Amino acid sequence: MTLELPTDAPRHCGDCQIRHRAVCSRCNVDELMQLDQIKYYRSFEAGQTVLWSGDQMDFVGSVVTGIATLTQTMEDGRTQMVGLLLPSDFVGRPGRETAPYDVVATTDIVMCCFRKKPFEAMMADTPHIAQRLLQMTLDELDAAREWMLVLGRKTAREKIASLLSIIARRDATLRLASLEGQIVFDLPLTREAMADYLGLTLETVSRQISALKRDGIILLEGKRHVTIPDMERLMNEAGDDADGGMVS
Amino acid sequence: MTLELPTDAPRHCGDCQIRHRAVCSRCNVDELMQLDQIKYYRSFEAGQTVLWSGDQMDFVGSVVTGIATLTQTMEDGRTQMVGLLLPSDFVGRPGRETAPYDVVATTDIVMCCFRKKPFEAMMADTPHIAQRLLQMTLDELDAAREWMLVLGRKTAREKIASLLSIIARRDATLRLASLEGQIVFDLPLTREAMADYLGLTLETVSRQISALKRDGIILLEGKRHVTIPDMERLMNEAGDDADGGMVS
DNA sequence: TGGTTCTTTTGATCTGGGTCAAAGCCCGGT
DNA sequence: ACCGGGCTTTGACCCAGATCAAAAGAACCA
Repeated sequence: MTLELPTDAPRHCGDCQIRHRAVCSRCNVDELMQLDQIKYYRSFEAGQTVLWSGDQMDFVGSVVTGIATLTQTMEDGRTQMVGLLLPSDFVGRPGRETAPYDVVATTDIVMCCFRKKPFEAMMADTPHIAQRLLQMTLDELDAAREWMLVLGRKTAREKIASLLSIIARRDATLRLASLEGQIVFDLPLTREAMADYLGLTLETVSRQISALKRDGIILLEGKRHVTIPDMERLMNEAGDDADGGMVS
Repeated sequence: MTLELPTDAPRHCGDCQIRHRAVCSRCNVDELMQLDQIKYYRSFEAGQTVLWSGDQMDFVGSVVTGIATLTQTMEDGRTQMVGLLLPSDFVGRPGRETAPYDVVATTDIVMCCFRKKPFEAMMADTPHIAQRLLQMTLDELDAAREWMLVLGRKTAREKIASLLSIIARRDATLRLASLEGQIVFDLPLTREAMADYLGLTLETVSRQISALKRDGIILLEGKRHVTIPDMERLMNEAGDDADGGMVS
């Protein structure tokens, strides 16, 4: 399961093609890599579980290619996705021994891992990396809180619209084109994964996507290929009218 | 609005009576306080808004006494609580200029604040504080993710039971007694606030509390004073059977 | 090329929780 | 003691989304 990255795989830093969202700006991960022999790559197939809830978590790492999800599951099988990992996103919980949720590969993925002990020690030595990690974690916390509003208060249609605009906005690596406001991308998730993300059933997801298509908010080719002709209109459907928020 | 803390108020650190959950173990906030004239206290009345979404956020701080909530609101008035701040919890978003949500005092509160700029600069100088802050943020992230499972997948009854056990478990400062497994506390939230927490309506909250009372899961005196005769049973109702999680 | 399995769509029906409405309850003020 | 305004409870009704069921695509393999 631990293996060397094929030489033609995208490099993580420096002259890499991967967008780095957080840890790796200009480029802290490079520093990590200089330090060590503690870095290694792991790859997983689509559907494979990287980490079970409760597992020993002896590494931290970031996603190089592909998409993974964090999910929590109840004994009766109800599951809720609690995080979505795109390339450059971070996995791991410094300061906790076991994983609090499952990490599952949604597509084939490659992760760049670091053994945990050295990582944490090093964090003390290199405060700017700790700061950057803090930054990233705060971003994730903000995202989680937005998500909570979606889960707690939005209708099914608004939830779908929210998810689509999140993917369209955030996931630049998946975006294929963006001509005169049109946004085109392939959905990285099955209907079931979308349902797990949004706290819905897959049937409801399917119905609402059909409805958005019928109403011309989105265009679909096949099941996954999405075109958004008018981002404004989609965001309207999502219920978050672009409103900076004034002091009243 | 900025004022000196009355001299008989609980001290923040050292010989203080306040439980410190994160930043302040042995006791980093003391170091902050040594540095400066940048510390000051603010107090707010119950119901008062500390910070509006979109406001300039020129300070960070922790709650000394009382309870505050973080809430997000949609234009049509739907609101979702996204965080609950108990004494020692942290407010503020290093690295972001404006607040992403409202901070509202639920009870009268006193906050210990630090002007933001010096705080951030100092964080670079004192990496162990940055680490601790990271720790705390990661804890909050975990809590947010648990909360997402509650919001997305639990029934109204399970949601209420979850909230009650969270309060019972987490909030030691509110706990009045814990005799032979019995837990007694006063609810720090109105029915409406509970509804905002759980993504329900206040009517449903009321109904479910009545139902739990009828079924003997909880005892109520007045509207706020709760006794939990059997914590096991409550956690059962919450749907999270204490299950460490084994590798399968 | 046909079978097998997984994903997605669509339909029919049911139900948990929302909505609307009306009382109680409690506390504080006069 | 009375009144007024927040909370809270309870009831009646309704609907968005869950559940159950079936069939249509798509992908994969033999």
